Amino acid sequence: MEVFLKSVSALNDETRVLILRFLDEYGECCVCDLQSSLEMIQSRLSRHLKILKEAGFIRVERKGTWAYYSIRSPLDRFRLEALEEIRHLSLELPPLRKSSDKGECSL
Amino acid sequence: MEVFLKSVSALNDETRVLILRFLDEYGECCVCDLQSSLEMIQSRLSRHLKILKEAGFIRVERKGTWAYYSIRSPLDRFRLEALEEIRHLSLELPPLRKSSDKGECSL
DNA sequence: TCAATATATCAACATATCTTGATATATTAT
DNA sequence: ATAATATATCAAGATATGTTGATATATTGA
Repeated sequence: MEVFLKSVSALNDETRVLILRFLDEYGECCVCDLQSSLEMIQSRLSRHLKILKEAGFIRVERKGTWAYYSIRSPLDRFRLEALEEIRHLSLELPPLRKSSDKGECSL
Repeated sequence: MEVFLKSVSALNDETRVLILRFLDEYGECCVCDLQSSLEMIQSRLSRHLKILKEAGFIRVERKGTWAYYSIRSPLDRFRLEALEEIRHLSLELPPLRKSSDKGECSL
């Protein structure tokens, strides 16, 4: 029950659904990429990424000070179906701003 | 997004997960059956049943003063997968107490 | 070591959700 | 019409969750 509710409550937020959809669309991103792309302040993103990670939806790979987040793979049936559902939502997905590549990550 | 979040937030509660599992296991029940079986006060049940209904998981059929709730059918893929997930949770399912049949519904 | 940068966590406040007991509504039987 | 019963809704309080700005931690480079 705990694990199920953790998954479900992770999905129960518009911000986190957007983050999932964004990572699903564009692949691995570091926090500052997400900041510039989604126009969210860092503490807010960090919080939601942690929740999504602990719910088993995403993984993080650290490279130096950067933290690269991506959809975890493989996903179990339920999480996969949730992701599929999210994929078909008509939400406005902002374009990817890869500030990490260009060393212009100064947010 | 709204519809998705409505489904998800309906799932995001231990009480409602139990109600879903219960209806899935035992089929159609009226509110007083649920009261006596799940040992919950009536206003609490009524609230959660409403949320589950509005989220598309259950339906209600009125017969006189009784309201019979059951899992809605057909369910879409996501809701069905959620139900399947719930089916495999190891939760303590109390036995069915069909007080409605015997006219002993006096809670 | 020190400064700069990326990320994580904390504290305070605002908002949402759950629980309970009280009340309202609706149907049935007398 | 009145009483009894089943269900729904409301109000108030308690708990959980989200947002923000400030601070902490950790890594890199000078």
